[in-house]
Amino acid sequence: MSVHSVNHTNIYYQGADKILLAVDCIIFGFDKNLLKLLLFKRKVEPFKNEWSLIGRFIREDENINNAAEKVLEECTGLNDVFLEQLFCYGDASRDPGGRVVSIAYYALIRLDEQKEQSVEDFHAHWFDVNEVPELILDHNAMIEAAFEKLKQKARVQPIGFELLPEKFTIPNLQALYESIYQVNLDGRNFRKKILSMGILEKLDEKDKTSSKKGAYLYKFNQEKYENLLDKGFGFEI
Amino acid sequence: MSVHSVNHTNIYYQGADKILLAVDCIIFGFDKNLLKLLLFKRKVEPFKNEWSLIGRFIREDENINNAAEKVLEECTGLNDVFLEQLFCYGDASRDPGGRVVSIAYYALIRLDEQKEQSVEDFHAHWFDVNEVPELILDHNAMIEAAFEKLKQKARVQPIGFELLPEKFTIPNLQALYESIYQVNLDGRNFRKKILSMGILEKLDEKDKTSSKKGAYLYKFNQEKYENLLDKGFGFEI
DNA sequence: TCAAAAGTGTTCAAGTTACACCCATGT
DNA sequence: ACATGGGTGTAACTTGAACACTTTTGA
Repeated sequence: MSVHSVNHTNIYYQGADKILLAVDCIIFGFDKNLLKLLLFKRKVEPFKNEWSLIGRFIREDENINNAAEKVLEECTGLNDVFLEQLFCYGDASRDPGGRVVSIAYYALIRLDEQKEQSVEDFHAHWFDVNEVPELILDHNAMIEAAFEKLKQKARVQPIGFELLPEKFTIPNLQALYESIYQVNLDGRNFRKKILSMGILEKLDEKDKTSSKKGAYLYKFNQEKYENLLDKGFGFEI
Repeated sequence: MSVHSVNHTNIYYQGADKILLAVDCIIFGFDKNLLKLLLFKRKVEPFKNEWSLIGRFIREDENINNAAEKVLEECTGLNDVFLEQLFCYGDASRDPGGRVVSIAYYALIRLDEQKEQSVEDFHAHWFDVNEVPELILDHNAMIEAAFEKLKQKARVQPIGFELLPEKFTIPNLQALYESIYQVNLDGRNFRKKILSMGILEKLDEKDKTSSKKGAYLYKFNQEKYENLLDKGFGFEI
């Protein structure tokens, strides 16, 4: 990997310890009204073939955010998706394979856009968020933290839409929030609240995959949302 | 510094780049009803003698949290204070002195407990949060992020008390929240709300430093707070 | 006696929660 | 014709916001 390194002079900071730095990605998806996580069979020792998050070491010349974006793109084929730093895990003994500090990122992706191919290449599998297997190192803790963060953030920012296809029904959206908050919501109140914000655009199209009557499809309208933000509106659900 | 290094074998991860890792601490205090930040004159090149956060490199054998605790203790004489990881800054070019990834921590300390001595030894100064000078590297951005986080977190967790002396008055507490949220609050509503939570203990003692009449002192009651948490109570202000 | 901060209740508007029935349609 | 999920309104309650005067006491 070090063939990529820029030769930083480091004339000032000689003598300080250098440490292996990694990124690990917690990847959320939403499918068949269930919240999912993408996990991988680890390809290297130690812990080869055990379930784990996907990640790799950061190169010396690489922004940490770019490293996370590249990891995500390599394993899902997607770029330009929601990806945010979560937390930095740095206990000296967290990895018996060596002293590695890991920066965890979490991503929200649209499962319908994802390339099946990439998932298979990486021996990956989508797990229900409530059926995550035992993972290597502190990866289960990372997932816990990411899920907590998602719960908090989804309440005050319209990031739920990052997990849905461009067109979705109100019952889809409700099921998404139910699986994020792990509660049941009242259909009438939910609909009233989300529609009253004025950030959804109703289409003249119905989705009949889950009922005979069919449910109207909606789109999230980013411009309307940003206009409202400017006027001091605060998303909350 | 590397005299402290454990000789990690790293038999698995050879070939990956190693990177300098640092911690930087954003230290909040509250004095004379103003929210303050502790800043330092940098002692090393590059940027020697410019204002900066306090920080140092992480050693190979050191938990990142411990490193932050030690930095805080060295410069304030305090341990066992509120200290939490904020964010990891890792653009490849953020520091012209070398490739350094920095993990920012923010701390809330009680100014009345702080040892004056330590502050002077470190050429430190307490700045009003609205009068922060230009700092080196991305330290101004770190402070912005920490202040944002404080605003969010103070709303839903009783961390404000970490900034106040053990005994404080309701007007003190109100002034603290006013300087965190940067707004004026209604005295009656504030008092009503905070007292109705049942987490403050009224003492038979008055503080007369800021008025002739004097204001009753209160203490935060951690046990009551935890009992309420168990019952599903949510702090919010 | 007066200046300066501490302390105290009520009203109104807005938002949240709870709750039950009809609709449309494919089988 | 019936089973299935989609869609609709109202009333009770809770919460947050606005607002003015009295109390205490050191100087």
